Amino acid sequence: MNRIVIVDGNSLINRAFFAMSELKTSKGVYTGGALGLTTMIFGLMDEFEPDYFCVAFDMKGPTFRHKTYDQYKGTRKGMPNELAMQMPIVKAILDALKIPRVELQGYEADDLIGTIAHYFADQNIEAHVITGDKDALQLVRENIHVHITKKGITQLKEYKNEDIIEELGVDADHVIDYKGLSGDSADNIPGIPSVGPKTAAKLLAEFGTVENLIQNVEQVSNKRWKNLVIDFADQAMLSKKLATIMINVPVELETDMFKLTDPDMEAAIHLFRQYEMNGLLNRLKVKTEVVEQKTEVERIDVDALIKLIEFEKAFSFKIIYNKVDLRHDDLICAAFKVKDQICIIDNMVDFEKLVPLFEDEKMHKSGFDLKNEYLFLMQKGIDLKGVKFDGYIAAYLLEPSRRSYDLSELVFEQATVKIASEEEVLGKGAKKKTPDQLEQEVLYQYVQGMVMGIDILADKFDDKLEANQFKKLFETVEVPLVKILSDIEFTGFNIDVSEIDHIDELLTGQITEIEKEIYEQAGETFNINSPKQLAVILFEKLGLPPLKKTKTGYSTSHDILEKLASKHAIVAEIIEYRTYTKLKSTYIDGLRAAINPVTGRVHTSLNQTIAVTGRLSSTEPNLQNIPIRLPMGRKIRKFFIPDEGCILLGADYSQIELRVLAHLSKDPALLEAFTQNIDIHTKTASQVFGVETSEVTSLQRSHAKEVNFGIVYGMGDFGLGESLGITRKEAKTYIENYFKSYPNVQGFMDSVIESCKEKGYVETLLGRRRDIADISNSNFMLRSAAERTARNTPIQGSAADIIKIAMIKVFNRLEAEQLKSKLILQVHDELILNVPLDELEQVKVLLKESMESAYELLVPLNVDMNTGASWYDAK
DNA sequence: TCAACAACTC
DNA sequence: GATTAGAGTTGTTGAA
Repeated sequence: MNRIVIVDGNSLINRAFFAMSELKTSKGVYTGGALGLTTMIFGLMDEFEPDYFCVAFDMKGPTFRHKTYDQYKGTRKGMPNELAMQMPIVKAILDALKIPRVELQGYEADDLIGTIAHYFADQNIEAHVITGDKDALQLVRENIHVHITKKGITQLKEYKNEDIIEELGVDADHVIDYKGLSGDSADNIPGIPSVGPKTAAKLLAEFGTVENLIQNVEQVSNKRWKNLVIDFADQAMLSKKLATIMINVPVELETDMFKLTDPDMEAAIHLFRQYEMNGLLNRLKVKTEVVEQKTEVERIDVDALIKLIEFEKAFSFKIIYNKVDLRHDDLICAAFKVKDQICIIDNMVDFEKLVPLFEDEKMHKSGFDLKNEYLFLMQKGIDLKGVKFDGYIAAYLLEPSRRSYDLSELVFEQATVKIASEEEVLGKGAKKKTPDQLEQEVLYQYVQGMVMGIDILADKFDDKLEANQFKKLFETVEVPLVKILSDIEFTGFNIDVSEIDHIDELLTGQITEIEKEIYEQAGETFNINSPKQLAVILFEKLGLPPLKKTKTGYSTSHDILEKLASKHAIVAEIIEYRTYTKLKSTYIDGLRAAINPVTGRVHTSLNQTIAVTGRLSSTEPNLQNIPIRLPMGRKIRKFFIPDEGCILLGADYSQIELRVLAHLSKDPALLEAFTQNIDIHTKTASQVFGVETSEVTSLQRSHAKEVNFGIVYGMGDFGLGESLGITRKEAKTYIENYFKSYPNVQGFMDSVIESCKEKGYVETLLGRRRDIADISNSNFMLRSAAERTARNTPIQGSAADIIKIAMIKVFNRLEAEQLKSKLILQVHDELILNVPLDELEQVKVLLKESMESAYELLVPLNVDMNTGASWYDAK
């Protein structure tokens, strides 16, 4: 027999919420109710294995019951705000899971449940009603089963007719009469005063219904009851009416509306991740019927593979290798897929046979995270060309805020196909294996699954890139960039180790000295690196005033210490200690550890899929945060040197973000300033402070600089005041003056937010997108943060777009002009090249031209260049 | 192993 | 009325 499960959504989410009212995501969004209800629904799926499903909700606004009796549910408090905010979440989850839900203006969930239950029961489909509200017991009949939650929401009890009789003393058909007499305080249904459950049951046992009781009231033997019934006859009738669940709500019903279908995995996974519901995430994967990876694909040998590729002119591939030192990495195995044929190669002899195909631009390649492949092939002297698709990059463009882009996960989301994941095959954490420790068949299945996954992604993502107009960005910027980032990583940055040793000695001596002085002044030794221990010394032992709290204690951050510096000499020592130990641990020890023993260079990894705005990020080591601001830290840059016979050439965009802002906002004053190449900070100072440009003091200029940056980041008067050490009121005037001077900037910012509210995302010059979910959130804090993100992302992201184009231009021209100069680093608005001395003049021209012509804005792009025998000198 | 804090960059 | 600067990486501490 077919089955439908009908859930009272409001009733259950309420119970779930009170059971887990404290549950929040890391961002502070309450999720207990949504999580509880969804968990319960998963449980119901398992328990009942229904063919149909329905979750009914109440709707805001009066129902016919309120019109009948204006005090109906009059004693109820509204839903707590923390729960109300979860309603959209739970509805989104249900929609993603393709679980039908209903709500109707003017009716309660109960009425929809009654109507739907009868509709199905009449068709001989077993209806199971799940609710926490015993009112629903009146629905019990043939084919309608009612299950009431008990103790929270973890257990259900089915009430059959005999159970109802036992508990209420009346059968299902007379529950409404029972309520009519005894009332219901929860819903503020009056009933007859003084008539409780026992009396009601007794009266109904004799008279059957409220109507019958009233008609035959003279036969009531108890005089008190008789008078009550006479006095409150109307009220009893009204109460019965209120307690009656409608079974004929005017809605169009069709059985198929409630049929369960496959969930939208992508949407569901996205939601569960967004709301940090990991249990549900795992459950979803387990519950979904997966298409197991075909193990019976045809495996062909290398010669057949070559013939096939030459015919099809396209293949997908994945190379697994042992990472040694970027110069002697070992092939473990590689899989190639053309149509439905797969070839697995595990020796370099066969592998070498493919070199002409790798290097042939006309042979189109697809892969996943191809930086990996480029780095291997470069070591073998193979120049990979003709890359058309990288699933890793495609996934990033489609969803740049994802935490990770695991191939098996993406494949599962896109096609519910299960391939072996890295974690399953290699494990994780300390016990993680290297691929060469795998048994051959496990390894082959793994790599074979990967190429199959790559083809699945190529198929699915291609349409999605097209649909979102990402094709151009993908093909002309992001995919070509993969090779360039690989090349930068492969080349590396030369390091002067003796210089590191020199600075190390200096620093280590200083640190020991400062340490001693700190201990002396504190009167004891302690761990200065521990904010907790430091706070005890400063705020308890030395009695300094704690100015700011953190989650776990008192703040000892730099700006707080600065404010305390005048109160005790130890504070300045601590600031100094922090500066030096930071340099030592991160930039001396950290950098030394990152030097490749074979090349003697550092090979930073420039990651293309980390930053949501489209910027690159740099790791192992991070070369994008090498000190520059303070003289001592700046010395670190002396470690970075050109190769023998070469010089470093650095080029940075001048004010690229503010120029982008000028372009996007079309603000006349900004446009004019940049077109005429006026110093923008001086110009802003003259506007904000109302003085002639020639009269602007250096303090005014530096304040104006803060204002300019602050605008880009969406800073408020509080933040600006804080950072300039001025009052909030003054800061407010600055900002107001700024917007008066550049009137279109305000309008632009407003229009970005408006369009974000409409579309749910913002975009950059090249159409790169970022979804911003909280832009319409009712939580002030979340919404404000979202607005700042929305304002900043088009600016930061467009600047990132521009320099990416510049990198491609530079790289291609260096190659076309057969120069030995190499791009070796990008730092957001700056490119660094290693240039043989005899190429310097040519490369300077090439670099400036390429960068300045990368993208045509309404204002010119200006590039400043410097050369030097170290990064320190190239300033 | 992970969160919190602090410090460095554009 | 709230809160308070966008995007990153790394190292250290201290609790689980």
